[in-house]
Amino acid sequence: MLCSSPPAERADAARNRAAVLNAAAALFRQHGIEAVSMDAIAAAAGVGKGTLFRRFGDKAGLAVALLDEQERSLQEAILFGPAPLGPGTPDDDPGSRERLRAFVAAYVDYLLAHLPLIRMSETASPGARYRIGAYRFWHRHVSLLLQKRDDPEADAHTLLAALAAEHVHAVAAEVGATRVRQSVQGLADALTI
Amino acid sequence: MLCSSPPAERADAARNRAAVLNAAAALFRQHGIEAVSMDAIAAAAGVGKGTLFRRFGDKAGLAVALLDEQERSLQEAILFGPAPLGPGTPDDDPGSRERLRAFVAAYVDYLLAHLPLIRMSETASPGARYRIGAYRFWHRHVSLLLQKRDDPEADAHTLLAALAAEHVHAVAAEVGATRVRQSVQGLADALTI
DNA sequence: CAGGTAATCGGACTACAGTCCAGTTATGCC
DNA sequence: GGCATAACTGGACTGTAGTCCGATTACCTG
Repeated sequence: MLCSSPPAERADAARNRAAVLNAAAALFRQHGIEAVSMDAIAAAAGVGKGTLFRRFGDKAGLAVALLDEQERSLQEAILFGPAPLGPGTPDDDPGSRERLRAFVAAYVDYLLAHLPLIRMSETASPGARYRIGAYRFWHRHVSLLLQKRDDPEADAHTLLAALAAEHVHAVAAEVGATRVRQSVQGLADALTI
Repeated sequence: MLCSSPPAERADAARNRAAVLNAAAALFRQHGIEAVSMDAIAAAAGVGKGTLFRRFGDKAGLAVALLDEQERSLQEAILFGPAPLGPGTPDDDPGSRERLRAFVAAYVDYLLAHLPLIRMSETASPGARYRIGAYRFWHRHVSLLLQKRDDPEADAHTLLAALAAEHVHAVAAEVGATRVRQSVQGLADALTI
C-alpha cells in the first residue's frame, strides 16, 4: 500500500486554504486587522463565506492559522533550542529562574512583534485565549518552571495573565512596552525568589 | 433662586433609565447574560433601541450601570472604611502588605459575586476594561500600596492583570476559585516582600 | 476510464450590535 | 397659561459574524 496516508487534505481545499491565508495577510497589512471583515477576506480570496468559516471556525481561528509558523518556531526554541530558553544547564539554575526570565523575554518579543494578530486570536470570542492549544503549551512550560511553588499550575495561570495580549496592548499604550516588560520580569523574579 | 440646580435628568428619561435597568436585571437573572440581546432588553423595558444606546453607550455601559452600586460600596470601604481594607494602621504595616492582601481578598469576593456582569463590562468591546473609571480607581489604589517597588504604576497593572474577569472566569473553571484566590494572594505577597 | 461516495463549496439567510434622524415632549421663561 | 428651545424618543437602517444546505467536485475502486 503506497497510499496508506490518512485522508489528508483535498487538493482544492489546500488551494483555498492558501488563498485565504494570503488574502487575509495582505488585507491585514493594508488596512489593519480591525478594519477587515470576514466577507472582505472571502471575496479577496475568491471563496465563499461558508468555506472560510468551515476551515477556520471564526476570526480567532484565522488569526491562529496565520500565527502558526511564528508560534511553532518559539515553541521549538523552548523545547529543543539552546539554553537559557531551551533545556539544559539544570545545575546552575536550580530554581529555573534564568529559564523563566528567558521565556518571559522571548514571549514579550513575540507578543510585541505580532500584537494585533495575537490580540485578535485571544479576544475574537470570549474565552478564546484559554481554549487555543498555544495557551496550553505556555501554561505547561511555565508550570514546570514554577515547580518549587506551592501551586505551580495556578501560579502559571497568574503569571500568564500578565502576558495576555489585551493586557499588554492596553498597558503598553499607557506606560510603554519597556516598563511592561520590566514589570513582568520583576513578577517572574518574585515568583522564583 | 430655588431651582438653580444643573439641568439634571428629565423625568421621562429617569423613568426610562429605571425601566431599562430593571428589565435588564430581570432578563439577565432569567436567561443568563450572554443569551440576552439588546433588542430584548429594549422591548422588555418598553423603550426603543435608540434610547437604550443613547443612555448606556453599549452593552458594557449597561453592565457598568448595573454594577454601580456594588462597586461604589467596595470603593467607599477602601477609601473610608476600617483597616485593613480601609486606611489606618500605617505603623505596623509599613510595606502596605496587609492592606494589599485585604484588597485582593475583597476584590476577588466582589469579582466572584458578580462575575458574569463584570466580565461583560470588561469584554463587551476590546479594551473596555482599561477605559472604564473603575479600573482607574483600582489601579491608583494598588499603585499607592506598591510604592516601595521600582515602578508602582506598571506593577499595579501587572497585578490587576491577574484580577481580570476574563482571566478569573477561565482559570477558576479549570482549577477552582480557591486556588485562583490563593495564587493571586501569593503574587501580592511576592510583590510586597 | 466510469461510477459511487463523501467531503467540500458557496451564497442566501438569520440574528445581533450599533447608528441615525424626524417626530415628540418636557422644561424654563415670559 | 403659552411659547421657544433643547433634549429625548424609537423604529427603520446598516454592516458584520456566523449558520445552513443543495450543488459541486475531488478521490477511490474496479
